[in-house]
Amino acid sequence: MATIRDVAQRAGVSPATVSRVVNGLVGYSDETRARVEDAVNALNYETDYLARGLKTRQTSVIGLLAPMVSDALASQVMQGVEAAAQERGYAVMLGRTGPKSTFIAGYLRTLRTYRAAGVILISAVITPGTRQLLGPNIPVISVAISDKSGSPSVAIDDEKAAYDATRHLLQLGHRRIGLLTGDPASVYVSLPRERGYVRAMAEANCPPATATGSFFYESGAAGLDQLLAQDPQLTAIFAMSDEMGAAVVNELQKRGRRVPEDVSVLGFDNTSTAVHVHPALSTMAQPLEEMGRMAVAKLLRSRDLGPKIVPHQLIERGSTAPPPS
Amino acid sequence: MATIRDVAQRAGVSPATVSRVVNGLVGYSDETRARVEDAVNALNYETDYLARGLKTRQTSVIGLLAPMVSDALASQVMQGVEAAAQERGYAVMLGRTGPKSTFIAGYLRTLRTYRAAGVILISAVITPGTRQLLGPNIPVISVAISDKSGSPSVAIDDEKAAYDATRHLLQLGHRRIGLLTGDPASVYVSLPRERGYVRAMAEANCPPATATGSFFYESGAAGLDQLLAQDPQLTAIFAMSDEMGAAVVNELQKRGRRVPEDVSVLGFDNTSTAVHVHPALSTMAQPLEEMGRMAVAKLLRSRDLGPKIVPHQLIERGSTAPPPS
DNA sequence: TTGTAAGCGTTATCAT
DNA sequence: ATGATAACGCTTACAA
Repeated sequence: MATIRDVAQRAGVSPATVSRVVNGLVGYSDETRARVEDAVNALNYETDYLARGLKTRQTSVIGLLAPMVSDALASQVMQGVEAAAQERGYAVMLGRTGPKSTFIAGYLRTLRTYRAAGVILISAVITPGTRQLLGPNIPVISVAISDKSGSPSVAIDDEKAAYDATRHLLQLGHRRIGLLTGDPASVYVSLPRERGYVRAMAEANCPPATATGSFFYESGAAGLDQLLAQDPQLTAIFAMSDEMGAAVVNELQKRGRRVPEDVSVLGFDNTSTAVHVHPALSTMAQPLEEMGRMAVAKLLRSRDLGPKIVPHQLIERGSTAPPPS
Repeated sequence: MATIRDVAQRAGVSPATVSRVVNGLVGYSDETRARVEDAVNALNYETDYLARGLKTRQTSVIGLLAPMVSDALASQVMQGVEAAAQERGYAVMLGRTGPKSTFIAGYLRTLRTYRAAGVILISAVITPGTRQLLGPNIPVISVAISDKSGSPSVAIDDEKAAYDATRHLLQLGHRRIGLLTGDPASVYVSLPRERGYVRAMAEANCPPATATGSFFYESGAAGLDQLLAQDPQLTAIFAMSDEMGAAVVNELQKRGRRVPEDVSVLGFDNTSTAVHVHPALSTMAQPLEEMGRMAVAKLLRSRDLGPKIVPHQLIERGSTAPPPS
């Protein structure tokens, strides 16, 4: 592998000049530039990122921490992050934030010693510990979680989104609407959404009915049971994830209830899972891929701090309709 | 951030000695080691990976190239890769191999200048170009694709898996079995599977019926149409991906055919999609996460070259049954 | 416009 | 068992 010195020698200039040309700085004649470029091509020279990073104390690496690597929501955000990073010439270093926060500590340390340009947290909040581990020079941003602390973030307004979703069902004519929540440990997502639902129901003078889920498909069937036990006449179910929504659709049909003729089901997120059931799930969409893209843009624009709220949007597909009369 | 010199000074030894104890080499007394460790803790010293990499010409980074970042199959392999890498102290750099192979070229170059320890290709084959871009010192391995060139890889035997899957349907009593293929451009996956299906059908003296899909959900409905046009009496459909299998299940039910009473559906891969439909898909499973783990183990064991075939396994769920009598 | 030289933080070689 | 020293390949004052 050719080094900057090899190029310099071949072009008959100093390494400093080669560096200037390669990095597009000023201070050389056109003729010199041409000679350098020729040498670069001839030798197939490529900047050594390690050496550059060591000197400049910064690399073009973005750290990306996702809750589980295989998770429909995280995958779509990752897609956006990866695309935006690639466009800007950044590489993405992937880590997962398991239930154990020790994992994330280790990853953050690695990212710091690699002098990452910044880190993106999917569905995780920026804690003082996170900030400390990263040191003062590496910016962090969280995506898809409404952290009210004022840290940099890109997310929808979860309370409002759930409120709007519930209103949609209400406007369709439903009055007996059950809510299937996500993991209650998810304080920054599940709770605000629940508040939005409760508010909309209260405004419409409808009694709320709530069951506790986990966001995962597996929790859908039991959640439906809980809900039906509270009110067997429910005409609509609002699930806080498409996975749970899909489970409810399947389970309902298994029990001989038609969707949406007998009961409507509304999901959340608009992941690919929403279209993998029949009827396809109506859902409260988050622009996940776009959120991933925005996160890298915001992260790299060092003066763009604070939270960014992106619009949610209700997508109607086949799983919602007016209630039976 | 404390450097190795700071630690050396505080412990009253030379940087070389600190390096030795930090890296667990030999050549220091117990007493020295204790002093160094104290200093390391006191100063919160952490090795600078950039500097180390520059010197040793190797970093603990594994490159991971996936076809699309959000793709159920790739996600599960990634999960395994990430976990195994983390356990061994490696970081994972993520890239995507779009339809444009220019993407992959850029990524490979980046990986080389970061002096990656190796790279893993998901669902992509190792071409001479790949090898050349990476240089002689970085090993590559491909996962989930049966490249017959003898390059390092971890995959199932696709021909045999499809043969076994078809045999399973045959043994259930089906004779009119349609095949929904993946993208025919996928020479190393779709073709061998098709051969396996054809062989099993021929052995059983059953006429084959084939439709061309794309592996994606969206191609399932049209594929079903094609198949039914060829033989309206099909009692089983074998789809080369769970996504297409799920689409077929949904579409069949939409048309008033029961699954599995009227027609059986068999998927492929055993991704999470398989359990997101009702009835849940029976499927020919690949141990995707395990394959990801094995890929990193094999990659890092530099003398472990060549292809590794892992076992496939048929998983029966609700979408397959004997044909109607 | 161009070159010289001093690091960045580590590891490896060679002494002692 | 330990230390001095020279790289690794680059960028960046500072000179010229």
